[in-house]
Amino acid sequence: MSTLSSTADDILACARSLIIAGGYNGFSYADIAAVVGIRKASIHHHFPSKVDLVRTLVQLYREDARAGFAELARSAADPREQLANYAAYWEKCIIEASDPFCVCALLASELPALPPPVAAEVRLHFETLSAWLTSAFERGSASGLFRLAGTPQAEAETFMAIVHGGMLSARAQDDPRLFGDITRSWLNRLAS
Amino acid sequence: MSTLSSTADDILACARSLIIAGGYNGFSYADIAAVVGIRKASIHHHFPSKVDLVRTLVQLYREDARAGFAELARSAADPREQLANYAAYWEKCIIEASDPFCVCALLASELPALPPPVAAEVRLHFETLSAWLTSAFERGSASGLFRLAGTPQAEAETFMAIVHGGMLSARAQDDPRLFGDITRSWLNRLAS
DNA sequence: GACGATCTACCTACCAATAGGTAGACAGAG
DNA sequence: CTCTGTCTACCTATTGGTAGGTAGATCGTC
Repeated sequence: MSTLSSTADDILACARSLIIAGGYNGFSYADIAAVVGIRKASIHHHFPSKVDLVRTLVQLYREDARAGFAELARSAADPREQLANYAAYWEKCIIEASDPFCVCALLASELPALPPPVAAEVRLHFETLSAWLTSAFERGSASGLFRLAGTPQAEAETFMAIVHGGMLSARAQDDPRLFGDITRSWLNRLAS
Repeated sequence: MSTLSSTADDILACARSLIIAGGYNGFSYADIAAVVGIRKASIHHHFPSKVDLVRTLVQLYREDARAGFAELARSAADPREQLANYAAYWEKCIIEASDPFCVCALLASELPALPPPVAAEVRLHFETLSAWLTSAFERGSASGLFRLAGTPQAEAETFMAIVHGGMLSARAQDDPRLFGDITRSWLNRLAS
């Protein structure tokens, strides 16, 4: 049970999809108002400023991501399978177009222009993601499952780049399948 | 020699660095006017609308890119070295912070919110890049230089994802070295 | 159970600043 | 004289944000 009213949830969900489409400066309170069916001013009741709104949005996103990592860890004993499940999760989001881009990846691309409170939150997501991926590669390496080309750290960074670059390619080339093709082919190479 | 006046060049250069920082909606004519030292209205003399400005910008970027690919093809006989030079070019741009992100990669991330004429131009860049990379992998594979995991097409897509994802990671983690680490480690795996 | 007090979520009606864009004057160069 | 590049001055729409008000739910207190 969330502590947020359903309207606040609606606003967040709407803002999220608008950010995924066009970034921080790609939407306005008026856009949200039109979709949610509320007046512009009412949004300020829930989120005093745009920075508040987006900071909250990213904080919740990070919470969900952390919960997702815990879920993935439970989803399989094999870290390779965990990574495959992670990629499969995004593949599904992209193919169904339900959530075709990582909010933080999109915001990160415009980091220099982001209000500092939002920028800080976005950077934290990358830390969390990098740490989780690194731990997965460490476990895979220690158990002899992976044939790593470098340190677990380096492999994690490579995989992260593949994932975010794959999202971009799928979008730019208007081919949702591309993401899965790219991530799967890379993960297949890991098998030792 | 360009057919554009030096002021037009200044405007384009300024717009470019502003786009690299914050995307299409991350800058205004007023921002450019302040930097170039000209009045807002004067920009409209050179570029009637913002769409004109950015479309022209991306067109010139694509020309430069195509010239760059030709240059890379001349830079080495070995396609692996050509790819390494391509990555090294971006590594330099990122470390020197002279041009720390690909304009088209940034614009592609906000593709759904881009004015259609700009969006079309951005997509064309991805086609060009994908085609050039594919040809490099084809040549490398045909000459027995590479040990490819998949088709040259697929390898090209993977490399492109690595490059764009690497740019994003370098930015998000505020670590310019990251880009080179990621791309180099992947290219090293190619050696057969 | 009735009373006012407070709180929540929304509203209308504003605001100053900024967005992209236009009209027309003017100075200098060919 | 004309053409290019710039200017001042202006326009309309939109931006994020505020002020003040209101209907209705919830509260403690008697």
